[in-house]
Amino acid sequence: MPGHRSIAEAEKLAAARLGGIPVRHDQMAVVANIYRAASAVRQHLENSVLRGVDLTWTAFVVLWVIWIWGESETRHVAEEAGISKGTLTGVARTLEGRGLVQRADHPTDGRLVLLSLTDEGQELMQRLFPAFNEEEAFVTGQLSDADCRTVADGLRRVVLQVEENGEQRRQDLLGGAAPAPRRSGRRKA
Amino acid sequence: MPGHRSIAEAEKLAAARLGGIPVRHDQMAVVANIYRAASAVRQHLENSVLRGVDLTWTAFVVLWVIWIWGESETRHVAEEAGISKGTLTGVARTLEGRGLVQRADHPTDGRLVLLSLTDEGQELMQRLFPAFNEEEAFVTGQLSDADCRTVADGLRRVVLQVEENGEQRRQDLLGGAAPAPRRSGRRKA
DNA sequence: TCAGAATTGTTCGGATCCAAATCATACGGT
DNA sequence: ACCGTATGATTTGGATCCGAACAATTCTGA
Repeated sequence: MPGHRSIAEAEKLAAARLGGIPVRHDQMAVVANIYRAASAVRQHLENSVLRGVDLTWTAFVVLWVIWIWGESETRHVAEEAGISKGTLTGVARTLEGRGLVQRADHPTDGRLVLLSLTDEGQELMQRLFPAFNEEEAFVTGQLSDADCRTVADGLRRVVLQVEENGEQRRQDLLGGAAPAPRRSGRRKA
Repeated sequence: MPGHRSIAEAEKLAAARLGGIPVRHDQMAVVANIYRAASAVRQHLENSVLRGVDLTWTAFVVLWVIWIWGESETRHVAEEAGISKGTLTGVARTLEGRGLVQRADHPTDGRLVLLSLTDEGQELMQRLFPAFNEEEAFVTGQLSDADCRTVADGLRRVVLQVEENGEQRRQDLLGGAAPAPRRSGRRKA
């Protein structure tokens, strides 16, 4: 099982292949390992605690957000869960069909939809979260509490950087030009 | 765009909701931020350098792996790219159709398929990687080189923990019972 | 030698996922 | 009241994505 073992070598190969163009090695390693860790953690949790209750990672995250924050507008749930509004519509539909989530109209604003957990959803999360948190502790088992805080803080700064300066950065890169539309996706009727 | 701002609060809410059951806060924060950072980074890169050349994140990673390692067996590419074999088949088909990747039979083992970049694929990566690396530097812009090494090292330990002990851990959790099959997926004919 | 076990890539069912288009409602100014 | 704009959620097209089933090939041992 290669992968992580070969990052240093991969960087050298990349540098050689670029013929002397400088490479930001440390920054590249952060991005590579963020994604590698995210995949590993997600896979482990899906195949341990989530599989048994037939929940995908995304479905669990959505449940978790609603569980923690209580009845919420869908746009906030999508934001917190890190998925698009359109994706949330589908996931919420699935969860609603399984009796874990219910939707309700906003009392004053007819555009909004509120999501909340059903009793069954509440019970599921109460039972599931401790097991989930246990595995979070497992995957970080090689890190001390202080290490965890350091890593989490570093990651938080990455998230902040993208959220606060990403939009500006993208505009600068594209030079004001409209971003190329996705090749896939809906077309005008 | 809340999210990161509320993690501490979310943890308190979670603890309250669990009614005194201890929560591993630091570990929870690491997992939450790993995933948040992965989403943010992926989104930024897709919407900056990748969109213009009509590549998804996964397609780029696959190209990168083949570019760095040269002609490779598909199983190794899937492993390095962090996707399943089945997914790679589809992605490789897409990239082959766009003339960026070519496949070849293994000279001695008829089961294997080798993937390599076409000339066009080579040129694309040569042009694309510097821009990609530039954005890797941007998203980590709030971290010093030393910070980057620290964070990358911590993440590497998470990956290692899952890779080296994850399988055993899952078996222990399930108590030897066969893992529940996915609800979705192919059925016996 | 040759039948069963192992390994590899592909097919396939079902669910996600994004972003553009679209539909629906609320709000602004006149 | 009315109309244009802003802001919601949903629909839709295309591409992923996983993992089980499957087909093809190689390996193993008696």
